[in-house]
Amino acid sequence: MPNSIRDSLKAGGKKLTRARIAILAVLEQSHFPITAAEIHARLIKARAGADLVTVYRNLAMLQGLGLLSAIGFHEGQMRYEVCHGRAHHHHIQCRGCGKIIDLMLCPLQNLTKRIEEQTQFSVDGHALEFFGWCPQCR
Amino acid sequence: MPNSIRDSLKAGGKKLTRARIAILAVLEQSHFPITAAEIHARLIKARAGADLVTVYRNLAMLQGLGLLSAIGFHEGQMRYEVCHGRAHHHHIQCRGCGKIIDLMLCPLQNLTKRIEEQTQFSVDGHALEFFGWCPQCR
DNA sequence: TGATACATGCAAATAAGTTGCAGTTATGAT
DNA sequence: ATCATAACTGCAACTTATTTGCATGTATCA
Repeated sequence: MPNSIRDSLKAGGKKLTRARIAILAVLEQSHFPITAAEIHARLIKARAGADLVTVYRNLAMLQGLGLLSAIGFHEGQMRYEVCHGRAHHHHIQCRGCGKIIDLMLCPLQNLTKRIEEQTQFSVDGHALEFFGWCPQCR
Repeated sequence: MPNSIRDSLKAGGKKLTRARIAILAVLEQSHFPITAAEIHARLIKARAGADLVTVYRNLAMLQGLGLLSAIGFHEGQMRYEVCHGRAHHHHIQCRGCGKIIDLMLCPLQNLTKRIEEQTQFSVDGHALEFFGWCPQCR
């Protein structure tokens, strides 16, 4: 686990527990955003079994610290990804097989001011996902 | 109900039932995307009560015909909006009070080709929502 | 007006995520 | 080292969103 994550946890008064370390390891090893149930399954497979409730509680806490981001692909469940230490980016998901890949781009950086003028909101975040068909499913 | 919606239903072999007409009326009258439960509540208030299951079934069907779009704001439930006959647009939601307003813009129109080259996917849709604080909650 | 494919309501099931509580553990101070 | 304590975990039960099965009802077209 990167020291910066360790530091964020400590700064938040959080402990480095066995379950938490294993959950973070699963998240860090995944190449795409994963669900709570998937994390739970990988923990069991890695003989680091933690309760699914513990997974949910850690996901909420890590989001609160800004280490994790939650992404919704309209699948009826959320997916989670480590955002700390990574460049801001988005994703595309295949409508056939569900495969998700990173898109290292964001076309929204210059838009905030325009939206703030237009709406009087202060804008502090956005969610952007693309959908389509991968080469195998097309 | 616009004739074009009537026509789409007919073309899909769907019937113009009392419940369906009432559900579509609620959707057309809403100024922002609403949830299944909200639709159900408004139906009851309008003395056009239809079962919540019927609401869900109609929402799924209308999405299938492309008349409705589903939007997720990470609230644990979906919201629905008539898209047929309206300009493509996005939304911003207040993190304080949950208020949603339309953003009549889309910064993504020229991006599809670039993503397709980059990923080999064929892109056929996207979801984009903004978050922030409205003037009252700021 | 009658056949029938499509729709509905009700009850029950499923699935994601949350909460309460009693027992466990990491951590920092002694 | 060990101790006190706040944080953490597991389990069971719960809540909430959404789906499914099935028997009955109804819009539509011939």
